[in-house]
Amino acid sequence: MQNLSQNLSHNIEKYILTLLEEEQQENFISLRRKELAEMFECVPSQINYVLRSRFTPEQGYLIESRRGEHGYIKIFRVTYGSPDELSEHVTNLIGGEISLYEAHRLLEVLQDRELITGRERLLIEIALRYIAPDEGQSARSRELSEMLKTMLGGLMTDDND
Amino acid sequence: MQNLSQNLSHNIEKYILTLLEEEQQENFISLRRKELAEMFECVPSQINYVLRSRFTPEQGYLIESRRGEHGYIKIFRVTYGSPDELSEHVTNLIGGEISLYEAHRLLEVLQDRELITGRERLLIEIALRYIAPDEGQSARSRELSEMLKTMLGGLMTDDND
DNA sequence: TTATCATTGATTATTGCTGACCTATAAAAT
DNA sequence: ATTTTATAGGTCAGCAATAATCAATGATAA
Repeated sequence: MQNLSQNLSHNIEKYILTLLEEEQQENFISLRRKELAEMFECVPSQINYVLRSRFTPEQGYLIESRRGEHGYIKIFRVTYGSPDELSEHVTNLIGGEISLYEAHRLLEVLQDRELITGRERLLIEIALRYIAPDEGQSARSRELSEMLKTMLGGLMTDDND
Repeated sequence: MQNLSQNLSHNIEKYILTLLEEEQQENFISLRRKELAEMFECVPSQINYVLRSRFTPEQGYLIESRRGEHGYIKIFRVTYGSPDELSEHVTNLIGGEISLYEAHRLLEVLQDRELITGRERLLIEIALRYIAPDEGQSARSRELSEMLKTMLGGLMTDDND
C-alpha cells in the first residue's frame, strides 16, 4: 500500500481523517505508531512527521501519546462549544502580528473546515493585500493582524446572511 | 522557439484558462510548475510571473502551492462569469471616488438584490473602514473607490476573452 | 524616451522521507 | 521493592525534490 494517489504523508493523513470520521462515541482515535508504519510500509518516524505537519492545534487537533508497553497515540479533534469559543481560538492563533503568508495559510485551513467560503476568502485576501506592508509576504504586521481578527471574529460571531 | 502567436505569458495564461474551463468536478486545477515550464520550454519562474500577474485574488483566483517532492500549484477559480453589464454598471456607480457612507448604501442595495451575502458585505465594510480617510463618513476617497471596485469586480469577474 | 511588461537564472525556502540515536513504560526477574 | 529487559514512541539531522524570490536584463508600448 503506497503512493496510490498522492504522496505517503497525504495518504496517511487521509487514513487518519477517515478513522476520525468513522469514530462515533469519542472525539478521538487511538493508534499504534508501529502498526500504522507497517501498514504504509514506512519508517515509524514518518507518522510523527504527518502528525507534526497536519494535525496541529492550528488545524484543530490535539495529540496525546504514551511510550512503552501498551503505548499509543491519541488524536483528538478539537470541538468548540460556542461561536465565541471558536472566535477566541482563531484570535489567539492570529496573535498580535501576522504576515500575508501566514494569513494565507490560515485562510486555507478555515475554508477546508468550511468556516468561510471561497468568495469570503477572496475578499479577505484582497483586503489583506491592500494594507500589507511593502516588505513582502513574510513581513509581520500589526495592522494585518487587527483587520483579520476583526473580519474573522465578525464572521464567526455574527449571524449574517 | 517562441512568439508563435503572442508572448509566452499570454500563451501560458490561455493554457491555464483552458484547463480551468475543462475542469468539471472541482473549482480548481492542479499543476506541476516544472512540467508546465517544460511544456512551454521556459524557466520555471516564468510560471510564477504568470500567476502573479494574471491569476490574482483581484482577478478572481486563489493560489495554493506546496514545495518538495510531489509539490504542486493549485489554481482556484472562485467566481463564475456574471453579466458584464452588471459589473460595469456597479463600476460606474462607484465612480472615481466614493465615501464610506455612499459605499455603505451601495452594499445595502447589492445585498438586497442578493448579489452579495450579509457576510460578504460585512467583510467589505470592515476593509473599507481600515483604509477610509479620517475626515468622516462623507469624505470621498479615491482609495475607497479603488478597493471597492476591486472587491466587487473580484466577485463578479467574467472570463475576459 | 520612458515606463511597464516579460524573461531568465542564481539563490533561498519548504516539504517529504529515512535512519540513527534517545526516552519512557510496563512486565518480568531478582 | 528494586533491577532488568523488552517494547513502545520521540527527536533530530541530513538528503533530495520541489517551488518561491529577487535582481538583472531585454522587449514593447505610450
